Amino acid sequence: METETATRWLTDAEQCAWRTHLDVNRLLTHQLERDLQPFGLTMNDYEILVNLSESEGLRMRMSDLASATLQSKSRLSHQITRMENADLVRRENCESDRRGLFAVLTEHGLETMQRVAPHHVASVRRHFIDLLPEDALQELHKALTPVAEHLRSHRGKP
Amino acid sequence: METETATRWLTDAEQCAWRTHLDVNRLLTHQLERDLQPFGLTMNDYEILVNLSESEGLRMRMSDLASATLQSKSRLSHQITRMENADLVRRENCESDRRGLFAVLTEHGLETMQRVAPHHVASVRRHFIDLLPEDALQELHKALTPVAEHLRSHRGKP
DNA sequence: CCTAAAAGGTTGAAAGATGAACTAGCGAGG
DNA sequence: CCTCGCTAGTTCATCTTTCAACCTTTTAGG
Repeated sequence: METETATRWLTDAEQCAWRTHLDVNRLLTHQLERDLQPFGLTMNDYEILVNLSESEGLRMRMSDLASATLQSKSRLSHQITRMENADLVRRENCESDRRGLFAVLTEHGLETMQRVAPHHVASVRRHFIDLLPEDALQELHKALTPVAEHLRSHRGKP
Repeated sequence: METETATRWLTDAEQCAWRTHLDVNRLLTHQLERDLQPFGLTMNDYEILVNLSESEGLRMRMSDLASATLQSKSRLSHQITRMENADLVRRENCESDRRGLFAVLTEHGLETMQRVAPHHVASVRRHFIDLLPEDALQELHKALTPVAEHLRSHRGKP
């Protein structure tokens, strides 16, 4: 009688795939960050701008924004404070729930977003999308969707 | 005559694939980090242990380790200092080049590595590998390899 | 109603990451 | 055999992330 089950190590193929996946992520993140730097934005900033710009009234509740961007409330709070200092965003009270706050895109935030977006998209294409054959992207998406769901359902707090 | 080329925005399909990819990465990283936490290790720690344990003499030059793990020299230096305090690793001088240092796996580092590895592998399987159909993983790998190469060649310092 | 628990956010301190400036050793050209 | 530039690594200051403690408002129960 065994007290522990034998470990199912990764096969060579699995190992390669896994490491490549990890590497692509790190490298890609770095690269996108670099490409955004001349505009004085980080990926975090950008992602928040995108989320707000796609929302009605260019505003979102802090909590919703936190879970949309998969960050902790604390982290988001600091993040928004920084962006507030950069005049990209402003906080506004919520009438219907006096605990709540909205993060609202400022004029300058919107302009920044619109100015930067084309460059960022180009960057995403250059370093990722356009490097994949049309169908590979579809496959990727199909394969990754269940993983995302699994992880989403499975997670405690970010 | 146009002064700027029209932006090639992402199609819906591209957008979905891209966002899923981003999400999987973030969620997956979080999850793996969480699963490693009970053992007092971070993914960074773990990755370094792996690299060292696979090297001859259980040692690597700082620079090589830095580029193997895609970190800056500065970051690695701090990282190794922390791991040194945790007695996972020790620094050792290089005879042939007196500027150089080796990071060397300690006894305790090796034990830790061996004890934790099965759990980490299980975690990677549970949250990623085993969620993908056999061939999807191959596809993923084939698709991502050129991306990794592109990014590697393309990059300045981490 | 009144109270207790939960939800929405913020804050502060400690840990980690980043980038530039710095030290020391190597090595190639004059 | 100098010296000037390069490589290896560390350090310091600054910014970001994390975690736990903390308010305040809302909601649910009795």
